[in-house]
Amino acid sequence: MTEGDTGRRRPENGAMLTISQLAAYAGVTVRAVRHYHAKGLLPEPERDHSGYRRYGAAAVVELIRIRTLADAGVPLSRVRELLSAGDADFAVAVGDLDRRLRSEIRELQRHRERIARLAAGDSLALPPEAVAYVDRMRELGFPERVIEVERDSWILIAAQMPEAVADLMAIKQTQIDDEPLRRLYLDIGDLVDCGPDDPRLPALADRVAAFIEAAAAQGAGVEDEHPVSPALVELLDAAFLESFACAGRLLELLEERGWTGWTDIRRTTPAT
Amino acid sequence: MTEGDTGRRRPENGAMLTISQLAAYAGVTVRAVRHYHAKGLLPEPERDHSGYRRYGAAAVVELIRIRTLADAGVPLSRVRELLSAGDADFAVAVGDLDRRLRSEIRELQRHRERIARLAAGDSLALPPEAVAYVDRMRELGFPERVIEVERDSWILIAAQMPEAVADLMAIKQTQIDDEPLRRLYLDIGDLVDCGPDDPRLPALADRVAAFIEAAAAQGAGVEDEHPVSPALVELLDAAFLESFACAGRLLELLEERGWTGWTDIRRTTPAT
DNA sequence: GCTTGACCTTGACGCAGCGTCAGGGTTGCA
DNA sequence: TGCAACCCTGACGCTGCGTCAAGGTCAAGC
Repeated sequence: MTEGDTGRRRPENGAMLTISQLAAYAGVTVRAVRHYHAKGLLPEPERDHSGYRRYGAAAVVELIRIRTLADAGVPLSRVRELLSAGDADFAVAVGDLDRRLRSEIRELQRHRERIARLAAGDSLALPPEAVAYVDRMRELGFPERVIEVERDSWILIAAQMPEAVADLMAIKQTQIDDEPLRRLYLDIGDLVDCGPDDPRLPALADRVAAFIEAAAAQGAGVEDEHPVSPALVELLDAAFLESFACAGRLLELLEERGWTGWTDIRRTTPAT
Repeated sequence: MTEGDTGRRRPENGAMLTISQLAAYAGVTVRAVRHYHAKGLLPEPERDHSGYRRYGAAAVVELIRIRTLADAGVPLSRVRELLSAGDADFAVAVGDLDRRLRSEIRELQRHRERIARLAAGDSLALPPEAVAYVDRMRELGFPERVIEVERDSWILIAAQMPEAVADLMAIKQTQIDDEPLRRLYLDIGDLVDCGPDDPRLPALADRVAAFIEAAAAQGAGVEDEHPVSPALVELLDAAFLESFACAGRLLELLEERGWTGWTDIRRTTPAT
């Protein structure tokens, strides 16, 4: 009523935009526009006689502003506040966002490093020392199944006590490079496919018992600097038992000889 | 049946893990474990007599593998394939992932840059030249409302033809620093709050017409190197009309004087 | 006047990776 | 025997839209 009303370019009719024109001007999809309406970021405009939304030029500007923030990685929930924020609040929010982005970038860079290590490693979730160890086992001719079980065990250990892996690995390395002990390990490894009634088991149990006995005499009182939690010991024992059909029988035989457990083998009747 | 069955550590019973124990060993949440079951990443284990899931040690290893990949940013949908992939496929997939991560990182870095520019700029979505221009308008004493409209216009222009903004801005800068033209602009700016019946309008229309006339005589045949699309012209005119109550009337008066349009003003009766 | 194709409308599901109730049953310890 | 701490399934929530589905509208050509 207060405006001139004969020009052909008045926004009331001719120049009003449809939603797809609006979207095109701002470089977004129609769906996004409706989404912003639903989220309350962009006010719903008037509708024309058939219910179509009709936008003025101001809506284009608003929409571009929204997109600019969204393209900058601002979550839509924050776009709302930012659009109506004063300079000071805006600066604070921007600082916030920048911190968030920096930490996300760092996160992704960590991901890249992990990916790179996955590509290098023998298998998943295995620290490099352990990779070296299983490679050594392969050189020494251990059966593949045994190597897998060993590898899995180290995955479990690495998950529970990552800082101890390097030291424990070093011990293992010396053990496996020690001639008689290696032979014992290899013979244990040969039990891969034996059943619980395998005739080799008793003799093997004898050898293991003798060895442990000797080691106990020698290293008596030597406390491990990396105590393995009972839970992990149980888990590793379980892994051993699951993996080899004859493992249960072997432990029984060892128990007859006064030893219990496997990962952390101990005397059944503790001697002072 | 084929295994020894008197030991206390057999996995069938005692050593079987509940879901929360499994989760704890692998360092994930119970919910995540169930999610992996639902996604088919981790096989559903046997249930005990009361329907509880019971896991063996092998499940811990599998779960750790899944987490390792997931922690490296591998989408769960790809984890499935990767877990069962051979070395070659695995290497390819890892290469893929690394590329994806790199591009995501670049994306976020672009976000950071944009955020930084937002913090610096006069307002959202405004290129630096335009910021300088509106600052100059402020110095010259243009009313704040007029500056806002001008700024919004440049937001629209920058969105449609970003590469042309610098050149167009340069033209505008020289115009606004030209004494008589600046005075005209300032007087137009004073119409901010006038109604369509404002008595100053006819005189202003005369001045605008005279100026355009002179400019047309001088710059006849000078083709713009950055043609502004008709759609954008219309949009900018609409923005002008929306923003000032008397804009429609001013255009009418101009039309009486033989000119039509505003952003891209032209003769109504094209003179050869 | 009728068809056709390009728009417009609302409503609803889907996506990733779980977090987080809700509403139950189980177990183990005091 | 009671209580806390587990376990179960089912379902919604979050982010930012993409993508049907099932219809109404508009402009153009016949």
